[in-house]
Amino acid sequence: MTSPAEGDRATRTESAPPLDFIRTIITADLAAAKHGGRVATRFPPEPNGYLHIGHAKSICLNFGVAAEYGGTCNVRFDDTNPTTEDVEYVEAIKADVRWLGFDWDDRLYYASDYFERLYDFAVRLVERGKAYVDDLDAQQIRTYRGTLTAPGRESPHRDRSVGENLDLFARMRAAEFPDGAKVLRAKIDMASGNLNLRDPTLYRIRRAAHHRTGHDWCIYPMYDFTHALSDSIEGITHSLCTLEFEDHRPLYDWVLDEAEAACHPQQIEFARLNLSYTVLSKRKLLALVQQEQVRGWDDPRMPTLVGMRRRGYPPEAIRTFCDRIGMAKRENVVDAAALEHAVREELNRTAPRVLGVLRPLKVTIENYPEGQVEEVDVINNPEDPAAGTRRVPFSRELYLERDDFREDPPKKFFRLAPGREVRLRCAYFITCVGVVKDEGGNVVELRCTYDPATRGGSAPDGRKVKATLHWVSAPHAVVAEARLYDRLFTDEHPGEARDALESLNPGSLEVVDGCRVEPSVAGAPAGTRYQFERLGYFCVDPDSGDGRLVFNRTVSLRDAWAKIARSMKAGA
RNA sequence: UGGGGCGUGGCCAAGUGGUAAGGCGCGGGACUUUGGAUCCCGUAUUCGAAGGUUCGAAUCCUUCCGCCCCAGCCA
Repeated sequence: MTSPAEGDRATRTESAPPLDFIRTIITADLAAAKHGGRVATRFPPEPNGYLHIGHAKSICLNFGVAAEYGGTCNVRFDDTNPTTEDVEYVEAIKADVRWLGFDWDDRLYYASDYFERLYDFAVRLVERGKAYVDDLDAQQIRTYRGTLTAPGRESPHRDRSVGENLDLFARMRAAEFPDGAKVLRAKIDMASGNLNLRDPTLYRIRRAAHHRTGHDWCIYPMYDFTHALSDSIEGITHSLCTLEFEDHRPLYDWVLDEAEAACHPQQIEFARLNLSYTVLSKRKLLALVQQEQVRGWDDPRMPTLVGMRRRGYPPEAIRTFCDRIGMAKRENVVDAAALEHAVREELNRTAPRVLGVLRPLKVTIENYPEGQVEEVDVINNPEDPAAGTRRVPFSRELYLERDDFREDPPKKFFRLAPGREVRLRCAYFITCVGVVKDEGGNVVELRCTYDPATRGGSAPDGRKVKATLHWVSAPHAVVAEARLYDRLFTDEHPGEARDALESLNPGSLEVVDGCRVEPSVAGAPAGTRYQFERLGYFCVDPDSGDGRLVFNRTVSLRDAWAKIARSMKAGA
């Protein structure tokens, strides 16, 4: 016999990837008509920092699941700690989720909107004898809690009467006690092997301005209490969170049961994302910013979504990446190359090609008429014939990439060298006939000849060249600055190090001035993405403007020659 | 002799008793007006280890080993 779930799954096997363990559970729940056949998820960030690629995994999961099962996904700010949170972050988070490509419609919520209802739930717990007001201070509570291996001790205030607790809790709310003087605690089990169940704190007194409720409250609910009930209030069916909350699940369930909540969502935990050569802890990212190791949260080297956006990563690529890394409970460190692959894949499809030279080497075409300018047709995107061609000026004076010339070419170096003929992309074949050097012996200019019969880049006589180079007409070139990025850390697992900042890569940013780019890029707005042919993908940085052009290198192209050169060096 | 999780190739990850998907990476080749892209081919006799059950085990049982998380009035 085949259950509906199995049947449904069988129909997907050909096209769809296998279900991960979360989707397997949800599929089964749906088949069993659990939660009334509904699927409702939520993305619940605390507005105390910027979103990073790890959050993207969660966003893609929650919104993805909702979309796949015809359900809904809320965005809910878990804003119960006024001292760390700020509107700056809520706005940034909303912008990031939108940028990633997800839409919460009108399903935007704040835990702080539930403060009154949460308070009522707390009162209910007190009335049922399941919560009490404790006078112990933080230090004492820690002592009473016991240790990982030793049971805790009950607070001397644990057996106050319901009436006294009700009175005390009301007076906590009424600001009759100083900060820290009292807390509301759940009455569970001080001997539990799970420390989360040793009478966890539910409410603390904190006189602080909340970014949304101002000074309306001086008591604030804790995460475990708030999160479970917020999920319930919103009718969430599957509450997806990371592994470190596994130990909290019994408390999550306890709160919903004891508060007699009408809706009891199912918490499911998955492994958080780790990326090689990068750090994804809010604390460490904050340290990078504060110590000015980077230019800010949106520094293109940061794994934050604002950083990746500025770097030029397309949101589609991040979504593809999140889909591809899978979803499991196993501790993992995903290779940063997998992210870069997704970025290249997307950009290869979509980024218009452009000719630009990072480190210009002047070239004079001796047999090209002085003062003559012609426009050659250059392909905009070979992956997309519909993108057509554009006209790019060609003249007697050009710039080529310094790396594309070697006076003494090693074997397997196919590019320009004295006496050698190469193709200029979509233009002409040229042959190097002379090398001009300065007093120091440095090559400062190349003298070349061109073959007028090769216009467009192919020879009527059928002769071949082994290299095609990118070029820019010197008098027409636009000057630009390029910022080349490398991994921020040299350690593959900086997140595990005692001091991650110890392995910061000193070469993570290289600024190249005086780049020359074809004139069509002039005036491109910030965020515009291009492929500089043979070099990589570049994105106009917001520092551009007023005649200044700054490009971020999003990611380089794969470079077979670099690989050969490296292995030759290693072999030698 | 605290509690909760997790161990499949270099990195992710399917698989849940019928003889190891896929992706990234890596190596090789074809093609090429980007040494890009694309396309082929190769990349685990074995699933943390050892026993056991079975015609048959990554999947079931037993024992052992390793790794991660938890002692905020943070989330």
